[in-house]
Amino acid sequence: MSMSHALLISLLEKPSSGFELARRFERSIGYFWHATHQQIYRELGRMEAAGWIEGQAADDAGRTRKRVYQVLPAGRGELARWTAEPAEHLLPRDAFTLKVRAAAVMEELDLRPEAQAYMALHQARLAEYQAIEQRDFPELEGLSRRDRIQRAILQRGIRFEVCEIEWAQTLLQALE
Amino acid sequence: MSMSHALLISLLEKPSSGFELARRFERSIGYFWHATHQQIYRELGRMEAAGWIEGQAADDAGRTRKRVYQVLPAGRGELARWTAEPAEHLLPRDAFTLKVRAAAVMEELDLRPEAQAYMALHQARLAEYQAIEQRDFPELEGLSRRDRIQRAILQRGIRFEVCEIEWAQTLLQALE
DNA sequence: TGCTCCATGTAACACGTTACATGATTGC
DNA sequence: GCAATCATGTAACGTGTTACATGGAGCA
Repeated sequence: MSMSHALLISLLEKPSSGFELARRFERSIGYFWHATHQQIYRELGRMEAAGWIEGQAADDAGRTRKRVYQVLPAGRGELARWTAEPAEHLLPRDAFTLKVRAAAVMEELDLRPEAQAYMALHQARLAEYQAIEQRDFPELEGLSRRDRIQRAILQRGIRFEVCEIEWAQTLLQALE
Repeated sequence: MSMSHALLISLLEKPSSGFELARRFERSIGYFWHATHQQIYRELGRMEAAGWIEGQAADDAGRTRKRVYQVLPAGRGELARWTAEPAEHLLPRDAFTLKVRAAAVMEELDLRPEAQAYMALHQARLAEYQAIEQRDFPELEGLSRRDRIQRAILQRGIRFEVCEIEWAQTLLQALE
């Protein structure tokens, strides 16, 4: 599983506490990997036991239990190993397409309201991604390698939302 | 969970045994919902207990344990209920984008071989989908509602593979 | 004082994966 | 007779989800 690797990447970007990671998994990294705080704490415990990360009481901990984790060389090595490993590329499960297939086999179902909502959702996401692009990459020239890659990730989101919106229109026609 | 609904749809398309379902989940319906035979048998058992489906010894069972399941009215009702229910639309987890993000934060990683393989994979899938389209929908006129919807599902796959291929090219440029 | 947010955890359960077991049928 | 395939299942384990518990900090 890649939960641990998602956490290693987040911690390389910025050493953090479990709670801070949980918040980031609802935002940036959450765009392609989601996690609940329970999964995060469980995995942080395992990774610390494995020597991949190290946690220390945070500077601003006061009397709280707040601990900040950072990646150790073994964790960096594990991330490099995993990245080079050939992947499986299973198709993700998609409940909406399943519903469309249900509508194909059950004539009495009218999926048009759902399809409309689906299109609206992806239009909203597209707008969100485009706003991030404008904010983070106003200039296209002179980006560092890191920024070029970050921007490519964002472009993937944008491209896919456009696909979804166009497809939703095709679908709505088929549902008439 | 939608595992049970995926099975109901498959059984509406064609009453089947668990083994036949397992095979179909490696093909057609497997394009957007995968399952192992253990999940399938477990779920068939539950659905029969719930009165959604009914299993009977197959005509061609001989002395084997082969049982063919069909959907009961309660199962049809459940499928209709689920289809109309508002969905969550969580973003799917995507290990490859995670690897790209790892490459952004670890300069020493060269992800170009992986990115090349990724592009090749999606080119192969695109070819596969296009072959199915040619085979199943040679004529665009006069399709039934059911066929129009089936074709729309296929178009989604095609559209997405094109997206992936184009994106992989963007990514390869960013990785230079 | 009470409310909200920060921060970490336990417990129980559902879901998913892998390995293994069993036995009938089909074709060589 | 043997191997491959059809067909169904158990067991063990790991992952993911939900509910609940605990306590500090900041603020009105």
